[in-house]
Amino acid sequence: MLDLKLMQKNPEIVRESLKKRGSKIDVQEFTDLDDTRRKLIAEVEALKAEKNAVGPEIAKRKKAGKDASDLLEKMGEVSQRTKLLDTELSKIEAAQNNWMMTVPNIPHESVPVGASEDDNPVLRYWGEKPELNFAPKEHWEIGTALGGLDFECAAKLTGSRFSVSYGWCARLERALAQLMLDTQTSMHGYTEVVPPFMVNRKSMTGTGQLPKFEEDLFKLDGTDYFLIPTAEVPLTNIYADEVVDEARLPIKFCAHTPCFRSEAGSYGKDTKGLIRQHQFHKVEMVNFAHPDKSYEALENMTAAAEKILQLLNIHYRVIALCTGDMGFGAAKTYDIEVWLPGQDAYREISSCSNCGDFQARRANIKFQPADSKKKQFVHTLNGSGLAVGRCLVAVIENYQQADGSLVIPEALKPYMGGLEKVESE
RNA sequence: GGAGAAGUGGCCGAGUUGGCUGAAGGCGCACGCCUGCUAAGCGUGUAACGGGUGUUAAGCUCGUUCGAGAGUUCGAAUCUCUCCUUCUCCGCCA
Repeated sequence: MLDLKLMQKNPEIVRESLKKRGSKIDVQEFTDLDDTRRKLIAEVEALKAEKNAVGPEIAKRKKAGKDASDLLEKMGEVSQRTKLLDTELSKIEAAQNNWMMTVPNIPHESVPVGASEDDNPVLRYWGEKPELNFAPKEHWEIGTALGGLDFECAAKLTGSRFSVSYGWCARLERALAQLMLDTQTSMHGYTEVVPPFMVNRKSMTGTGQLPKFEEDLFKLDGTDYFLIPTAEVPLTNIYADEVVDEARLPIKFCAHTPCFRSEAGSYGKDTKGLIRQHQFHKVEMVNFAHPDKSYEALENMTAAAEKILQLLNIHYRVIALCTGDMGFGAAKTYDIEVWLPGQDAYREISSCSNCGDFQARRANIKFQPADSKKKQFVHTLNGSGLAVGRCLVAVIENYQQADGSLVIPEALKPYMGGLEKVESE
């Protein structure tokens, strides 16, 4: 959520930022609602002030046994009028609040302006594409052939966009998650968390998934609980409605959780394999940072995510998302795209964002500065470190051999119980 | 799932014949004073959000907030209803 004061005093800044994002939201709607709201407040509060002033007089007269019927009658009218205006006011406030909740964050000044993903600049490459002297296969071919992946069984158990993995593949996924958690906790100072995998509406609203993107979520029937689409939601909301001491910043959490996404509107996209599933595992990183240090923190977080691919020795590139491609709550986002030889393409494997105070304002997350009484909103950041399922894809496609076998990357061997290579039986 | 109890300010805790209680008292914290000593004492202060005014300041002023929401009433922390959460006991279960 944007700052109300900014909306009121500098609507042109908001208008500009929405334009850069390619949004059609009209700031004038807000201004009109706000004017009406303020007029109503002035009127209602005048009535309430009168009520508060006359109340004690009624009490005094009653105690003294005097007649107060004239005041009672008058206050009856005031009360009625107040109720009427209060109802109207809460309608306006609801409309205004709803408007505010659907406005995306303002992009940071360093974010490249652009209309779509085609305008995202590549910032750097790491490593090189592997030179294969054979035609590389896609991960689902290899995984299925080696007995590790079964999509038909998953379709039987549940439906499309699910998978079952067995043996080496199941363990490889676990190994990847282990490597990621161990790296983020021991090398990068993250505290490991096991949060709930389902959260309530308030949490989803705090991080920005709701109210706008409900169709992307799985909701548990008969409850107000949603399956998390990312651990960003529970991790960030850990400090909802809290005030932390400045000295504790930055606070860094990571968690390995399943993620559930309805993938509404992605019909026909990545229908095969593990790339786009309704359920996948991800190691997520969340930072609560001081406003002065959040952009530095974003660089650190991105580097922490990159570290995993470096340990696995897999080629990737980092891109900056342009204004037209950034997510709802982000002020700035870096995507890490891993090289997939089977697909002959770079695919997103991590997305690291600084949300500024956007989520902190929604979720009410503040810190107490040491040298001032005024509490301030923290900045929140989130990033995948990494998406485990897609990382599994990357390992399978990058470590495939000409004979159809699969070599286990050096960094994963400690987690694989001595397994060095997967071969067909 | 069944039966009870409770939810007040940073914390503890008064307040249930409705008005003078944003809310006593204590603790904690901040500042000051005193004290020749790692303590004690004394004093003052100590919520958030919103409206108006104002230099997107301070200040002043008004309003709202006693788990959430709705109701009764001229007026509710105090009465009624619904919901949420926590705790205790019983049952069930990994």
